[in-house]
Formats: sequence, C-alpha cells, structure tokens
Amino acid sequence: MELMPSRSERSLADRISAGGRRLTPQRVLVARALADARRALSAQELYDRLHTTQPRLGRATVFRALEAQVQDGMARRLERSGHVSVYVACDPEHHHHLVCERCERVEDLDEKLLQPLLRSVDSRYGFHVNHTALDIYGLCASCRRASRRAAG
Amino acid sequence: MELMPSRSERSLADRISAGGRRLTPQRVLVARALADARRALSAQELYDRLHTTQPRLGRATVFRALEAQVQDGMARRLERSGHVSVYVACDPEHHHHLVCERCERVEDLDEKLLQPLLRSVDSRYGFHVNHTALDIYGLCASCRRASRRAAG
DNA sequence: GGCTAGTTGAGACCGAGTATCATTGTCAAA
DNA sequence: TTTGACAATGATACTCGGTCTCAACTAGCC
Repeated sequence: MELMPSRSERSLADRISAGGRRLTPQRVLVARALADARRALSAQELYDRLHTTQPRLGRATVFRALEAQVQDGMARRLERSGHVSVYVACDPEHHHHLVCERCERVEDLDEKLLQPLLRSVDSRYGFHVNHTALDIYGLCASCRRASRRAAG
Repeated sequence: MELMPSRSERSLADRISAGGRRLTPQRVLVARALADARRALSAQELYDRLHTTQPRLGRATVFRALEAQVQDGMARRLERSGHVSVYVACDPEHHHHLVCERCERVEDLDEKLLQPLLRSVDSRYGFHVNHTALDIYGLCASCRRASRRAAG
C-alpha cells in the first residue's frame, strides 16, 4: 500500500512506532483519519470512511489499529449509547475530553484542572489513583451560542 | 413470584416505582442484588447469581431491570475491559465512583469535590456541562495497605 | 373481582468485536 | 542489498453481550 509521509505526519509515524510497534500504512491511515476528524468516531464509521478510498483495507485491521492506539495513549475509548465504542485522538498529555452532545466535537481538557480533585481523592479516601476516565458531556461554546440565538 | 418487602427495602421499592414504573418482584431482586454487591457487576454475572435461587428469572429481564435503574439514576453503567457493561448501585446524589482495580469494590465520590472543576470548565471553555462520566480507577485504601505490607 | 397496559420469560436474532490462518510486508541483521 | 524472522494484514467464521418479538402474566386502578 502506497504511502507518502508529509511533514505533519512525521509525529504520527513516530508515535505509532515509538513502542516498538511496526509502522504500517494502515496504521497511519487510521491514525490520520481519527486525528483529522476532531470528534468521536466508532471503528465501523472509520472503516466506512476509509474503505471508500482504500478498498483493500480490512475491517479487522481498523479495530486492531484503534486498539493499538488506545494502548499507546494515542487515542481514548469512550462509550456511545447503544454499546458502541467510539474513539478520540489524544495529544500525548491530554486524555480527558469535553464532548459536545450536539455537534459531537471533542475538545481536550487541561489536565491541570484535575490535579486538585485527584489530590483530594488521595488525602480523603486513601485511594491511590491509577487512571481516571473523565469525559464531560454538554454543549460546546459555539453550539451554546447558536442555541441561545435560536431561543432568542 | 413471592416477595417479602423488609423495611430496608422500602426505599428501594420507592425509588423503583417513583418514576411511574411498575414495582415488580424481579426489579426488586435485581436492585437488591446490585446494591448488596457493593461492587461493579455485569448483567450476566447478576443473572448467574440470581438464577440459581430464582430459576424462573429471565436473562432479558435482568438487562431490562438494569437499564431501567440506569435511566432512573439508581445505577450507573461503567465499562469493563472486554467491552462489557458493568453496573454499580448509586445513592440518589452520588454518581461518580472510585473503583478498586484489585478487589473491584466501588466507593462513592463526594460530589462536592467536583464542583471547582466543573466551574472551571464553564468559565474557561464556555462549555455547558450536562453530565460527566467520572470514574477513578486505582487501589482502595485497604488494598493499598495490603500491598504495602506484602512489599514491605 | 375485572380490566388494561406495562412487564415478563423464552428464544430467535443482531451486530460489535475477536479469533483464525494463509499471505504479505516491515525492519533489523548479515 | 539481500535475506529471513516474525509482526501485521485481510477475509471470514465465530463469539457473545445485548435487543427484539410475542404470547402469557400481573401490578395497579376502577
């Protein structure tokens, strides 16, 4: 499968192969498609999008590529109603999200905002935090403005 | 199906029927089993437990009862690895949890600890929070002590 | 008690995700 | 550059969590 790595994909490629994983065109395709979407997509949706231009790309490969991205911290798995997993591309240091319920756009949450909460959990409950699943659902700023305007 | 409502189940029954839902023995069974567990259980696990003593209880009924509990705020759905939903009983005002990865016990998180974070999200991102999925995974205090002792 | 609509139980069904396996391609060592 | 080991792919069969269907039942109301 042909591949032309542009400058903007350099870091993607680096992150894919960082953990000793092989760099394949399929993994780059999936990672790029997810990153470009800037919103939560299911494996099937991603497969459907990619399959039109890449008919030889297999469905299982998309699932595997996404799973690898989650393991490597390049993506996070969220839950959409209907028991479907959806995936969001992550910056290396951003793993929590503001998910707009209207436009499905996803924004990174500044991790620093979480620190006080995590400290309280440790001090108050004696609980050692390993990782947190925090996703905040609501209306993003622009959808909020739009709905305010509509409401008049 | 026979049912003997003890005093401690009064509030369960009230909460089940509060939203206009019918109070059935099956719903009480499922709600009680989940509440008694004090940890996250999948629908199948709950069915297996209950089915031994209640052979006439249907699998679909357990799924439906859990779904109803989630809708009514009596339980929350978390995600366990392997794409299985697990459920935790909730107090009316507690919807976020500390989940111990060793003993699978679940503790309620004081909702007040979340307030500063949610305020920041609103003021900084202009994001209107609708609901948050926050579950913190790690080691509970007692497992932490146990592992310290073992290591020490 | 009798009516009615919501609920149940059994099992067929659906579909997201995984396992299998022959084939292909990456990448490191020669 | 060539080579070879082994990870990754693609096609497809399969698993299994969860839902749908529908006849039988029953909670809640008169």
